[in-house]
Amino acid sequence: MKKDKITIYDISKKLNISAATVSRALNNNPKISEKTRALVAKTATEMNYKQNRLAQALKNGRTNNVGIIVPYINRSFFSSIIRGIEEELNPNGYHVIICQSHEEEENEIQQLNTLLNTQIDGIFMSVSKTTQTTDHIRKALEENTPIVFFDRKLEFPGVSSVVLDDFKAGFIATEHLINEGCNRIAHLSGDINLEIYRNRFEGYKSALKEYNIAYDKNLVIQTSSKIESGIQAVTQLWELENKPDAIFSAGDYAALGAIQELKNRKIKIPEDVCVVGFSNEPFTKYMELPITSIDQTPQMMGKIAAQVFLEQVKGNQTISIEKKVVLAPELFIRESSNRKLLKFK
Amino acid sequence: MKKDKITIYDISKKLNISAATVSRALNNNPKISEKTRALVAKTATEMNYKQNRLAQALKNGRTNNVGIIVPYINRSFFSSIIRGIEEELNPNGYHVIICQSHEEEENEIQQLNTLLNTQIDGIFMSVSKTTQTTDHIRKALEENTPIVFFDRKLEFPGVSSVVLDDFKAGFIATEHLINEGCNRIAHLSGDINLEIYRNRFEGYKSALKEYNIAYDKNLVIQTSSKIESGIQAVTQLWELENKPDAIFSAGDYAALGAIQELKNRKIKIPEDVCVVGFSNEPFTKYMELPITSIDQTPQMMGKIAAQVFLEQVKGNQTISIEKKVVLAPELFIRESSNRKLLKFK
DNA sequence: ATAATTTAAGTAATCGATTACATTGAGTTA
DNA sequence: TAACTCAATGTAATCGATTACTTAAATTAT
Repeated sequence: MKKDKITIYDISKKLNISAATVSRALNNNPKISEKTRALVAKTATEMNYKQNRLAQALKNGRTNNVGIIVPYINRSFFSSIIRGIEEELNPNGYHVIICQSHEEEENEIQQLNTLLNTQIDGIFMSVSKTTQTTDHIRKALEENTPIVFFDRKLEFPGVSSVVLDDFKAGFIATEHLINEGCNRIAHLSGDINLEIYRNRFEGYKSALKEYNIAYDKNLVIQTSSKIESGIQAVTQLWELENKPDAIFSAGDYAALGAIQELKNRKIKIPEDVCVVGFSNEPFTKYMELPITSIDQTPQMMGKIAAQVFLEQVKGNQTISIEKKVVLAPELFIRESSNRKLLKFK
Repeated sequence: MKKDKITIYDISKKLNISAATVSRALNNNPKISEKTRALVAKTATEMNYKQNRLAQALKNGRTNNVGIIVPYINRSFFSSIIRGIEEELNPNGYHVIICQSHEEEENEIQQLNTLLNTQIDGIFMSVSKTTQTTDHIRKALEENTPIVFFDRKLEFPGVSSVVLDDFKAGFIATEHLINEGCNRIAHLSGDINLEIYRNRFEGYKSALKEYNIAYDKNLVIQTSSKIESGIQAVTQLWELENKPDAIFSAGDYAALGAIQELKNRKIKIPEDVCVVGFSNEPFTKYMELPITSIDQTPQMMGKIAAQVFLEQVKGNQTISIEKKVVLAPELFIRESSNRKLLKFK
């Protein structure tokens, strides 16, 4: 059995005052005399009183818990975002409940419903790759539960989001390759149904155009974020007459697979082919041949998402603030695409 | 404003019965007639009734939330454990609240207190490296909050734990190096205040003894789980008269640093020196020179920790069951220590 | 000195679900 | 038919904190 917890009634009995007074004193209500407030505060500490957050939550309808839905928590990108959210919300008294969708729409719907039922004060989410419908999200919004999207967003009036400027990321990655002297740049795209991958692709095309390089659709291959997928892409690309001299992958794992296959074929990196990945996964910089990659500043993304949420709940509830934050990508140039470095060796 | 939520009173009003009856019907209380039960169930669905878990939790003292305290969530090892716990608990209606200690005792204490105050039903934790005192844990136990330790445990009567057999891990890692023909095996130890690192170290010594290799304390260097630490260790080791021909690191990051420094010194791996790491971090297998490592089956660890917890809360609360689970480590042999492989090349 | 106002605190309802105890009425037994 | 069961449901207290509304006492104003 749980040890008997101290309640405001215990304090009120001990001091011969009403529970209401105790409650008010603890909440620094100005109607309470300084003397009583101090006495209650002292007694509360002495008796080791701890406010029952359940009762409080039941009364005022706020739990100080928020939910986060991510595809997977053990991906560096997502766990860093979670860490960012947590570090911003914890000092504000919020706790974070984490759920995984495993990239399955069905799980996402179920997790969202459970969260709503658990009475969270808000939801942070990155939409699953397979999500086609939006009824579950509409339902959350109808219940007036604030949602903040990060990385993978959906468009709803009044709903805030924090995303990366994927277009720009695609642009600077491609531009960097062009600057390295490449002009047959292949693109390993992600699932084109997702906005983020579409934007990276568009950024790529835009850079080509800007530098007057003809766009060749044979150089674009849709991949999943898996190593095998990168291996297969290279296999396919190297069947072309006119082979690529660079690869810009929309994901680090596919980039890694591509590099493995290129090495397999004794193709030199970066001399023959330059490679750029996406996400700046920890492994990219640990490789013997460190991989150039786009950093999405995930921890910052989480931090900002949390700030947007706090702004929203602290402000006037009847006004809905929609805030679209777009973070700038950062290109980490490493050996897999750095030909200049070679000259110094 | 939140949309008005449907309560059992709304249902009771609609059906002209008491709220008690509605509650009982929804809970499948046998005292309720089948007819009423069915009617209530039907009406509840129609009205889109959702049980208020806060009210329920306040009444019966259980929230169906558990807390997890880990040093960092964005470490593959810990996030995989969390995933394991989650996947086991979610189907049982539990939700998981995650906190990070950042390896600071002070944070650990604070997080634990906040969790207790949040009325969680149990706590899963891996003790921070810097934790010296145990008052906070004793306090949780006094409040009868079940605790399950994983990986890094503390000894308390009645408290369960799920850990790796680190002694065995140290033993098989070292034995493997001996089998590869090494006999001056260095050990990059972790913080020796932590049981896990002591055990890995003991396993190492035990293997040396078993194979009649003299233990040389100059070959043991205490490192932190950082790359730089591994670089520094190699620098120090290579100042020795009699240099090592193998390195068993108690962490993958130190192993990675060691490998970087060895390559820097043009020392061949595994020909001249074999390297084994610990944790099987994702990057170990993606390297150009994949690193041999000990897998701690973290997801399994989380799964089992969750099972232990469920057993405990489902059983008779007045009996405390203490369960010590020790998982077997698995050695993934890769190129960094596989000399046999060379012959086939 | 008395009325008006302010201050400090108390009373009781409320949040939503659960449950010990009470009640009703149909059916059973002697 | 009176006494008794028992199934089905109702009443009201409870979990702990908050707060609208009241009240008592102290202070100020007239």
